[in-house]
Amino acid sequence: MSPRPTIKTIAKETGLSTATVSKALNGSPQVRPNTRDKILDVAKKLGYEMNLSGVQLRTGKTHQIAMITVISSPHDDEWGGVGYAQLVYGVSDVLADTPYRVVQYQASSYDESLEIIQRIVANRKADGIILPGTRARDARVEYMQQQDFPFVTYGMTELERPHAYVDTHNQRIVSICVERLIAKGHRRIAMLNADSVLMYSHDRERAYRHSLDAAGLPFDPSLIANGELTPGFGREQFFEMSMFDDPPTAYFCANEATAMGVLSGFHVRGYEHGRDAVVIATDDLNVSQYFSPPITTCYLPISKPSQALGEFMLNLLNGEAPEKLQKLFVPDLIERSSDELHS
Amino acid sequence: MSPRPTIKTIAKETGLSTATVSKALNGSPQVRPNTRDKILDVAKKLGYEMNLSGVQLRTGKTHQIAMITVISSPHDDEWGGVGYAQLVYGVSDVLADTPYRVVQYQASSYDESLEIIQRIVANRKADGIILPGTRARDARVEYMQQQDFPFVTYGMTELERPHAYVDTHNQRIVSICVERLIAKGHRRIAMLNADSVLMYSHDRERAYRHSLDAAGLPFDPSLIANGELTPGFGREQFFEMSMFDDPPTAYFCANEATAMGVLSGFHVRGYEHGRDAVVIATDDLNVSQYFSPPITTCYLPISKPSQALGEFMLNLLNGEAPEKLQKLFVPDLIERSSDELHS
DNA sequence: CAACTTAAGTTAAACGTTTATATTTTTGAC
DNA sequence: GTCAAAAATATAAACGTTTAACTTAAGTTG
Repeated sequence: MSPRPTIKTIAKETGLSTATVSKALNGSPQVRPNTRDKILDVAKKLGYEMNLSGVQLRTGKTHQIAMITVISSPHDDEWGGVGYAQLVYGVSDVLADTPYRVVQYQASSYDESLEIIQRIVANRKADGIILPGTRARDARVEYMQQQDFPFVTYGMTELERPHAYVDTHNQRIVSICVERLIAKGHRRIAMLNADSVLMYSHDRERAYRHSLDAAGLPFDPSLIANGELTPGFGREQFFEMSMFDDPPTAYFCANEATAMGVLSGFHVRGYEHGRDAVVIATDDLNVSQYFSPPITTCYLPISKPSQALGEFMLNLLNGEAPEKLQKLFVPDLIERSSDELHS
Repeated sequence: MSPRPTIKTIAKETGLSTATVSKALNGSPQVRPNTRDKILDVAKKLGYEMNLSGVQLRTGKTHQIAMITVISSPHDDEWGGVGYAQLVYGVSDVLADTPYRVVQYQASSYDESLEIIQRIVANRKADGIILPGTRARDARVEYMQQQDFPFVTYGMTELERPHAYVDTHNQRIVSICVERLIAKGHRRIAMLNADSVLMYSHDRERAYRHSLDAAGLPFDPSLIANGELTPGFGREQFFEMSMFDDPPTAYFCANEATAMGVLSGFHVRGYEHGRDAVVIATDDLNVSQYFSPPITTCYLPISKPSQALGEFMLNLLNGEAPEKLQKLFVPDLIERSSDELHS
């Protein structure tokens, strides 16, 4: 087998110099259309594909997009709903027709993820970073801004300087769900929320309190639980809260996995959905329709924000301004039960 | 900010040549321990980190491990159980302390995945490939073998030439589950299985027939369904099979998502688990414990095979023989219901 | 101590690209 | 047909690394 062709091979074949070949392949206007076509023909004939390390060495472009995920090890094997794993699909789908590839970087803590990002940026190990799971004042975001490194977050921040992000419209979700529950007569609404350091968790709690205020309902902090959004978390929280003197009649869960845990708790304790309490949730997978019983959810297919992340990244690399690359997705409310308590 | 240090910087700082620096950093025995230490000291002091594209250009080593995933687009947003997404975690966990990174390659079909692999191999875009979802006579595997390219599959094949693989012990799983069901008195056992082109699906069907034979039970092809292992698939198959004149009393599902779909079907049709029929499944996430009701499963945490994939890949890159790198994981049976039909 | 071996370094070339600078060719005006 | 300007192409250096081939110094041997 012949060694893989380089621009040198093409140069030899066409009788031109490597410089001209390089320019032609990059669509430089300073090569005659005539010769450009000849070069492209030969390139195609030889099955030429550019050597990325050559390019990288010369230009610094790595053609890699780093995808950061923070995984707290103890829950390795627990289902965390969609998790961030599915996020990668949409991104690499969008990047498929480009020379860019998604590279996985894994951290076991926030601090470690900051270190990883610092190394990626300092050593130019990637051309851009995609960062899910933002905090309100996220040091990682601040660092990347300061270094003028291209990045898109999944989740907003409260930092002054704008940056590219994709997020779900958390306030909207919460007001839709909580106001629906209030309208159905619920007065004690539990909120099973993500770790409180996360921006979206914070956002949702604020919206939750706002909706209660607007309805003139008191806020009871014991009805809010923060934690890793697994089925186990949902079930435990249900076990606790259902023992209150004045237990909640509705459980608003931040994801489908937690909702499943609450329903599991219902089953264990002999609760009946719609009689003793109801569950409502956010769902990225539309999997709640298969719960027993199916529950009402705010549904946003994960592929949408995921693809937006990829598109925004490409835009950034094309030089677009980060502040123009911000998008909030509004999920659809999918009613599957009345969510009204009957006796 | 000073530009990032290279071996040249270190050479200048220590008064040695770049060649010596390079050798020292790579632990070559032809550099005196004394000078090696000096070089390493300076390297650490400068925060030196090798430039991978330089290495790659010179040696051809990309330090990238390609992870191939085939995603049939229509089911983008459906929960497919653990999917292959979680697989990446274990792999990149093992690779974290090495210079290797996991790069995502996505195909929308088997044929496309073959093309992608051919391009990766032909253009040396990665040092190794991890391929989940094997077929019995997998052309992709044959191609990589023929090209002597390092790879590990998740799933066995029926090819003559041995290769590195990790898999669950499918025959064992099936015999455990099916024989248990038979012992509990079930005679009509449905099997909701993956697409029949997949090796493990094939393996499981063979084991299923074997277990029936051994018990002297007849094989009824209409009790076997193949498809994408989503909740939707599980529910539809339940709807169909439950309408048979002689419907199954047990549903053996190839993953947790499908099992959930069947349970959802139970709920819709008013079936009661343990009275009208039972469900049993394979589960990588242990999520079945939160189903309503919790069901008996064969459980293998996905992190185990996932990490083995990463370790095998490293071994392969260290020159170990593929035929030594084969592992079958045997899941644990976790009993959560009697699985006996009561009336 | 001459002759040879070994050890520890150095030099220089190479990997595949891009790009500043230099050179050649073409074009257009007269 | 000449000449200058513009356009097209060529030359050569550089990116960071490794490694074959070479040099020099230090042992070793008889």
